[in-house]
Amino acid sequence: MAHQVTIKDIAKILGISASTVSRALKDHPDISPKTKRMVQAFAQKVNYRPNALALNLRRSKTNTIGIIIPEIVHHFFSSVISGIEKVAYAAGYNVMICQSNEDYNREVIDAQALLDNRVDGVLMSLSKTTFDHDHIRNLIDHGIPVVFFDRAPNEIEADKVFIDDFMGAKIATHHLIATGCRNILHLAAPSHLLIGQRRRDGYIKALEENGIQFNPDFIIKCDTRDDVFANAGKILQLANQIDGIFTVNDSTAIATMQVLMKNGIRIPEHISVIGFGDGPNANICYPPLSTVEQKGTEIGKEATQLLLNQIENTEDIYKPTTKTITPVLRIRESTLM
Amino acid sequence: MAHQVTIKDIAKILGISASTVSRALKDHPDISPKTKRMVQAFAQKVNYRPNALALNLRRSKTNTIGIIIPEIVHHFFSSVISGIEKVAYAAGYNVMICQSNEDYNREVIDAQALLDNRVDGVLMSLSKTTFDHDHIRNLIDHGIPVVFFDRAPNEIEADKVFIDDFMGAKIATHHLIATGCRNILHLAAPSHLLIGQRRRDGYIKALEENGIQFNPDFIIKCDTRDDVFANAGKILQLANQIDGIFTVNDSTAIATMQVLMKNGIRIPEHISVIGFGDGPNANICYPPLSTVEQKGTEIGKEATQLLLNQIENTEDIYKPTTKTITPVLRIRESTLM
DNA sequence: AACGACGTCGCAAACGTTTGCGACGTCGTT
DNA sequence: AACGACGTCGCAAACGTTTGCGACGTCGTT
Repeated sequence: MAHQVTIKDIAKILGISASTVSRALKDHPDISPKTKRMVQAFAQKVNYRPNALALNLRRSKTNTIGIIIPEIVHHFFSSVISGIEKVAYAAGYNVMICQSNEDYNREVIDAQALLDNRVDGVLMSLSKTTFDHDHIRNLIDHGIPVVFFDRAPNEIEADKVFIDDFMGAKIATHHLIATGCRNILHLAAPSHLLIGQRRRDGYIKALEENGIQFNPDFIIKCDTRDDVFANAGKILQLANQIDGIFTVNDSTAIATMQVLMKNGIRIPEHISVIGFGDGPNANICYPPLSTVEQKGTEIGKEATQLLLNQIENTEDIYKPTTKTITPVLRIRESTLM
Repeated sequence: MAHQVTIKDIAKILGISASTVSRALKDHPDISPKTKRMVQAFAQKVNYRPNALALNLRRSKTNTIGIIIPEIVHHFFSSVISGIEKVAYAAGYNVMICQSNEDYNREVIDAQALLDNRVDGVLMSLSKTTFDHDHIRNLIDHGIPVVFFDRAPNEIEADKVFIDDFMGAKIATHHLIATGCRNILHLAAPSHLLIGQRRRDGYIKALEENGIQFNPDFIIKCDTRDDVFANAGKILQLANQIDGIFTVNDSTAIATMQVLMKNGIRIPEHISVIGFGDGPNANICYPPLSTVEQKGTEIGKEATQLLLNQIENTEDIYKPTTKTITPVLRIRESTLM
């Protein structure tokens, strides 16, 4: 119940003014060595700690960065957070995390909450249900830098960091083709998300480069475990026409393998499956999943670095950049040799 | 770049005092209906939002709760966060998350940061390397309520919420015995963690209740995937003496299964394996893992509810309670029928 | 006509800092 | 002896709110 000791308390006890205490604590040249020693010793003794609330108000800077993500319980996002946390912490920033639950309305409220709390910057990945971006413009208009990762809107000029989705999808598809697949199904994310669009484009590009005719029937919108079970009928119906599947993420791939295997289809002998993401599941599922590595932690670090640059570099007008992280193929046992 | 409009701004433009604006905005009876209408209409027009920083300082209340967890990239902890976030949000609180990375020193710094930022309360789960609790007492001494979940110190009086580790371990071990196992290895967490201790005790209790002699050689300290690989030799050496394994968590169980299977041991025919946790991995690994369900989200919700009670109930002295959530057996294919 | 009640507002202080500016004393120089 | 330079400190305002208290006007009552 001990109330935190303040500069005023110290001043009163020591019989000097608060300004002198404040200056003594930060080694200001105006203060005599004797006073400094006295103040610093006393402050240490009573374990003085500046009140961050007062500091925040005074400098209107909170040393806090806000994060808005679709959901925390998701390996990719939690590893992004981990990366963010690491570099933010090293730079003396705290993080405030909001979860949109893939809900646009919640995302709007979150953005407002972060603005109300005057975070110094925002790191975000769009929810699947947001098509309007006024809440983001609102942040930017109020001078709060925003950088996106993974899921970013086309229409907003801002720093963005992605894995190279196009390239990743391309090398995944290439790998399927190189191991003999010719009729490749793609389980895709909605195309209003850049990532859905780009991974689909990479898939198509790989087909083209190998002279394989693109078949529009071979793309199904299906990007969650539940989606797979909902679409199981459709997928099984295609099963005898295809020899490979490229999915937009790992959990879709794993659920697909489970559905196929339960119906007597052998992987990779009958159908090869490759995912995208490389979470820990890829090592744990059966068979171990070939996939594309999408380094969440690295993305988080890069995004935070970009944000800090913007926060600390207030002078000139900022020119948005897009960082792209090159993905790597992880070949395991769900594809042929 | 538009600076946020303040009460002072409104007062100046409308030609009235800031106090009147403040009161008009919160419908104070002292203010005339005409003035209220004018102020409220104007505030709405310019999208006035109170500055949370100033409010925080004024009431020395931040409507923020701090979280300290060992690591975010872990299904159990991220689902706890998800639960916390849910009830905190509903009650108008933000969350500030710190990751100790299982490092005591970092945990101390995190606690200090949360204190500096005057969070209204702290939810935490101890790192594996903390044996000293002064940083926690410091929080409590300064009037910040703390509630623990999952990993809590014995020596501190505070609200705590656990799954019933003892019971969970007991029913898991019972299940192994009921399906025919007699020589059961336990891969355990360090016993200075309550959870390690309790799960071990539950294991021993189950043996006792079934008249099975407890063999101290059948407990190995081994509670991560990496630990399993490090201890692979020791485990394989025991393999022909045992017919069941109960592990302190799922990832240990899964890694163990992989090590055993790679060495030609069949699961569950030769050795049954049961875990603790029931993350998504349990469904994804091969064979699907029998385990004990440890509802992270529910734990997070309960813990937050306890914390909010404490925060809002400042009147009388608080009597710490411990909530215990009953676990449920999830039988899948890594144990016999 | 005088007084009290009430409605409506503004002043000022406060939360805990920081910082520009001026005040005061001492000392050395001319 | 007088003046300037410099060292050392405190006052006051500011960040954006809230709130106790008092001020002022109007109206109704006796």
